[in-house]
Amino acid sequence: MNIGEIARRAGVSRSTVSYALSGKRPVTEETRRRIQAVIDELDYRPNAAARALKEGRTRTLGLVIPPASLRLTDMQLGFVASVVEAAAHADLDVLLSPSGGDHDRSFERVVSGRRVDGVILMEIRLEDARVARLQQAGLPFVTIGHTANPHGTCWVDVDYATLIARCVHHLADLGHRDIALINRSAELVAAGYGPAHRALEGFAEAVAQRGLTSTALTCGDDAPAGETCIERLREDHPEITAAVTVNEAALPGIQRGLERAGVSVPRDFSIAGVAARHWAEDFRPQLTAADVPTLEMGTSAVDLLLERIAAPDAPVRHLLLTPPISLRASTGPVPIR
Amino acid sequence: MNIGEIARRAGVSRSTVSYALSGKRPVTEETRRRIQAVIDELDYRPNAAARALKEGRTRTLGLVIPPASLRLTDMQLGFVASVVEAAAHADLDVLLSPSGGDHDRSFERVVSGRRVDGVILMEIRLEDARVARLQQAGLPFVTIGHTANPHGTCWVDVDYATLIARCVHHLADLGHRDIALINRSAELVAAGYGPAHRALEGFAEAVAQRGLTSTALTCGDDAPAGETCIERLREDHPEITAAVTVNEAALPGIQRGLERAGVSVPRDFSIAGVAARHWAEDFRPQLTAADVPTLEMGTSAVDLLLERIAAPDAPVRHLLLTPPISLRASTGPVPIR
DNA sequence: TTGTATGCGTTATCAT
DNA sequence: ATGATAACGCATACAA
Repeated sequence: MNIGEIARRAGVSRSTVSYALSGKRPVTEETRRRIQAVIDELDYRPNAAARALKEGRTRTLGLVIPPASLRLTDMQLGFVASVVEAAAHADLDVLLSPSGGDHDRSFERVVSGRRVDGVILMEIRLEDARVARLQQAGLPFVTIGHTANPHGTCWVDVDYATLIARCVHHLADLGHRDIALINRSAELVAAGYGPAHRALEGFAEAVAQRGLTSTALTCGDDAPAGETCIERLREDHPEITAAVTVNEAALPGIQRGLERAGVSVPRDFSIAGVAARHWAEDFRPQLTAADVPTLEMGTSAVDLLLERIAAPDAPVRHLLLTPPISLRASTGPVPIR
Repeated sequence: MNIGEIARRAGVSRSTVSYALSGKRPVTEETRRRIQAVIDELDYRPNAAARALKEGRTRTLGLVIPPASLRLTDMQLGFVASVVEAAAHADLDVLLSPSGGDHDRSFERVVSGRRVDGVILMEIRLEDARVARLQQAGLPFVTIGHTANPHGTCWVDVDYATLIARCVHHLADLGHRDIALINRSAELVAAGYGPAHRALEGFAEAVAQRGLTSTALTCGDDAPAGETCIERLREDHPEITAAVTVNEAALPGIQRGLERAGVSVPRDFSIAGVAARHWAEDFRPQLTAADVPTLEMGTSAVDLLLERIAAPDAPVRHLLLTPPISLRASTGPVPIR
């Protein structure tokens, strides 16, 4: 079914049908109704490809996700969900591109086939080839997370450094003097994954400020790794009385490891961190943590992207969020020796 | 950048460029190289919209997911990941459509705007308006899960009835005579969600066959609901010594509830079910369960869909998977009273 | 082996 | 207020 057929049946020209639909020029109520009747009857919808070709825009956003074979974390999933939601709200569709390596077919299709009006990139590395590629292609984009040199790009991120620092200060205030950081996986750190590096920065700075002794560990992004990590921590650093973490996926394992070691939280050991609310609330006892506002971040990313598409030459904007730390039940005064 | 510009710079006609790219007719090696040089230099890629308009296909698949605001379950996420992966492997892009209600804008855009060559539908209800809509629109589609009347549609599903029945038989073999089913949420049951209904069927049939006494409970799809459910179960039915479940998201809560009640698994209580491997292995002790093969299902769904797109009039095909039950550590002989 | 011409379905410009 | 027509970028039937 195409617009010509509608026009024929309604006894008008194609342009009249087009204008009746868009309202961009006045159409007699009478003919408008006749056209609408035909459209309803035949269930006509403009062909998206033809419209995209003519208008030069696709009404579609690209969302670049980590390679699908890797299990997405809850946080990543939260971004996907909120981006899709926000896009749907603006009557935009979302094209998914699983892209990991630097020269990815799907990514290239999206970028250079002009299949989308703009792109949202997540899981940004400090040095990220995809960012460079998008800049070169001149395609509007917004990143969730930011690169080492963030001034030229449009992004939204959580201030991991500040949040982890706040957690450290909170624990120091409670009297803890020996604190561990349970970071993301060694692979992510090696790959220059921003949140892992910034968490470490914030940790180091706060620890130095307060004159604490500390140790920083990497930990795989899953429950078994969390359990192992706690075992190692208890063994190698028995003096440690508190930990901060940005590794939400390890939390169930951390909990299990502490339970198995007979460590009571927060009586014997305190823990705080940054995690999606879901993970924090499922922790036992519930985790004192800054809740990553995935919904707000995804929504903001779409908003920023739409602005950028509308005005590609406007100065870039950033959004660095510092959500409050929700005081729950996993932190308490340092145990008396 | 368009094909005409490439042709101009290479000193050939547009069709020659097109044929050089598609290989659908011979092109002298010399001119082919000259064209390729220009293409490489300008980083040209055919415009997807123009190609879609001309060819009548978009090289894009639609994936209809539950409304993004609801948190996707691990299993749903597994489907999304494997579908995206399989599609990427076939050089196809995936357009996401979050669709819950019956008249959804995003869904309608995808279906009637011809934005995709075919659709994969998940979270199927026994009666599903979206299935009817797709049939009416004549758009090829495959469902993950199947409706009450599955003969006219192409689908891939797990045989929940058989799997749950097998779990019941396994427990009966171990001497259990009083068994509970922990089903999905009451809302899903009320909405006619297939897996919930088929689990109940299989449960009822096996229980009847073995002459067991039983009770069937619904339980919200999250940890707290699982905990509550176990409390209720222990209180109302203290005689129950085993449970089967299809509610993976409730597993952490079920585990916590059993621990809090001082119930040792499998010494005092056995539990088995159907769950993504991840959930089964994170359960303590590890859960005896049929592992839902999300990867295989997503891949198969894409395969079926591609077949269907290639031959829309071929007879429909189904895939009803019955993965083996992995014997882990959560089931044991009935406790002696 | 290569070039020319046409049409895919829309929207926008120009003319009426 | 409406109609005719061009143009978007590509693929292909047809011509040379």
